[in-house]
Amino acid sequence: MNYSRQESVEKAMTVFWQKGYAGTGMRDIQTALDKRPGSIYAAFGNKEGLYLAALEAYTEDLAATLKECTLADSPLHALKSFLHSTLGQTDALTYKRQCFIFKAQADWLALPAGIQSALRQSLQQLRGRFEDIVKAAQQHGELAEDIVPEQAALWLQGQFIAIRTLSTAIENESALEWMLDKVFNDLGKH
Amino acid sequence: MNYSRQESVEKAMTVFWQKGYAGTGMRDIQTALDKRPGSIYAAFGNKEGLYLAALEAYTEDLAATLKECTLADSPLHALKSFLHSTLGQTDALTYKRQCFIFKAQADWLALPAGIQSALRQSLQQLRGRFEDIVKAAQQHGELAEDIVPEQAALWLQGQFIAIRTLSTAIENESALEWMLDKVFNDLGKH
DNA sequence: CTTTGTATTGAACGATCGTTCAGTTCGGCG
DNA sequence: CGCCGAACTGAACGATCGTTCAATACAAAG
Repeated sequence: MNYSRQESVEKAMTVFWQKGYAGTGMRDIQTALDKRPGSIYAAFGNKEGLYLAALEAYTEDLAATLKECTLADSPLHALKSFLHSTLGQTDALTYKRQCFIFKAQADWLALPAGIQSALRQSLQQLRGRFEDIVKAAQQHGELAEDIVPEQAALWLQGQFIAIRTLSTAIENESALEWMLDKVFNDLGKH
Repeated sequence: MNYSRQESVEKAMTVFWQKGYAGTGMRDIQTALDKRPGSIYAAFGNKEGLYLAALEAYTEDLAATLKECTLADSPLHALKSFLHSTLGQTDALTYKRQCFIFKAQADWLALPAGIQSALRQSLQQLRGRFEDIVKAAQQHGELAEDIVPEQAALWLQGQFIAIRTLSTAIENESALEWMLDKVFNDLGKH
């Protein structure tokens, strides 16, 4: 039951991730979950409820991954290799290159109000995790102390968007590697 | 006729820009253009045709703006102030902060094949205009000669995505200004 | 005024949308 | 076994989707 719920949420997340909120039909989801409408509505209320569950799961996952970076010996190196790993998704998994949340934000005005505020909340939460990584890097001497963690976190979030978005449209992998290096070079500069 | 066509394309672009391809219904467009379905389908064939017309218009507009930057006394300064101006859109115009093309790319897998290839083409074309700006900046001595224009253009395109996307989710304007400054500081660094 | 070709209208089509609900299945407890 | 509550089924609902087309309006030419 509860396990099955988590499994359902993950499958739904996959579909929403690929086709967006508006682009995803409940019948796509019924197929993906191999469940009939009644079951899904009994468990999640409606399409919005299911999407919110998927968004929460995604945010938790990503936040946990970023938290791991904070605890690593080299926080910045861990962050870099995580970002690098997202670019490696190929073929049927290329949809994972782009961030689920920013993908959603593209349809901003067409989304239910409940989803809009949930998206803002997720973004804020994840920015907090970036901030933790910056602070951890400073404590490990990887980053100068005069870097403002709040600014650096926002900037890092932006670089994630940039690289992950570009990676869906650019086939030149070495150019992306170069950008990745540049990000972690530029981070400590003024 | 032809003027009215251009006007129609612009209005359609506004709607697509706000609500995305899947999120926009033909009835939204009929309302925005104050035209009945028959007229629209006679002029553009179908929803995809209308979207392609809007995409083309957007690309042409943006390419022209970037071309102006190339011709300016200070290409980089011109580019910076253009990017700055896009962030200034408020209230009902906030949808303009995000790039029309990358907004579309979010729904990538849900889009008709014709739109997918048109999007790739637009991105490539605009990257070419960024490259022109970099080269012009080098000729004006604003940028070191050892910067590889192709790499710098891709990187600039990424920074545009980052800042414009963040600006739709961040209310802190001074933080965005700071990021904008950082972009043009980092551009020439290695 | 009539004719001709083009632009526009708006009702209507089948398909698909999100959602509902009466009926069925199923696991666990007495 | 008999019973209960929870989970699931699948047909069906009204609304909306993209699209079509016969009918109408209109501008220019004869």
